[in-house]
Amino acid sequence: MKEVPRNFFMQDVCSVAKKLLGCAFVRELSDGSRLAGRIVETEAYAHSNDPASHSRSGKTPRNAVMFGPPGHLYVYFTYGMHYCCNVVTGAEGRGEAILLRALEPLSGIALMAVKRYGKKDMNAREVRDLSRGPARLCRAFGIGREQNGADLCSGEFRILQADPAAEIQIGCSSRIGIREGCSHPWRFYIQNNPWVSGPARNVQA
DNA sequence: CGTGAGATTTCCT
DNA sequence: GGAAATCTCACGT
Repeated sequence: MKEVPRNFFMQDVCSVAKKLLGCAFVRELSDGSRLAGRIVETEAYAHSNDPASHSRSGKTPRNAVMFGPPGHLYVYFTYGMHYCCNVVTGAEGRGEAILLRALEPLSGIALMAVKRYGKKDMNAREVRDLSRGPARLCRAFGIGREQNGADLCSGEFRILQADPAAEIQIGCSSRIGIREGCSHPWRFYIQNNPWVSGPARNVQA
């Protein structure tokens, strides 16, 4: 698999959210170990006219990375406990990003288990929940405040292009966990993939 | 596997 | 002050 180029992130935020499905999200730790997961669920957050987006009221210290150049990680802390990880898209200054909601573990699974549960061995439920959900995948990948602003085209984090031969069926629904902006069907997921969080609601391409 | 309470930062009204 | 792009734990099935 090949890395996606910088201009991949310059496209419309919903287009990128769909194209990210099937791509691999990779972190190479400084000690040489490698964590990888297949992206199976995303949500798009637009720059304007989107009351659910963190960028809705302009730039703040927390969301500054969203307004920066595309292809970087926007990591935020929420509910007093959890981190969530986004990919910045669109031209600098727009404030668009895609929330990574779920990954299918590919490699470094034992290391993810240690980061998330503090142990190597998992029961069936722990395996299922390893990276199914935005805050869970952050824990499995060791993503926190320090990773906010990390570049996806250099350094520890990379996104590898999806295998074009692997045909996937994309479903979409309204976004999860928000009260406003529910009318936008901007949650995208790979249909019938067991690693997708939550129910498959309004199924359509 | 479903349900429901609790944890507790950041930002806006 | 109050809600938020959520999860864990406890307990019932």
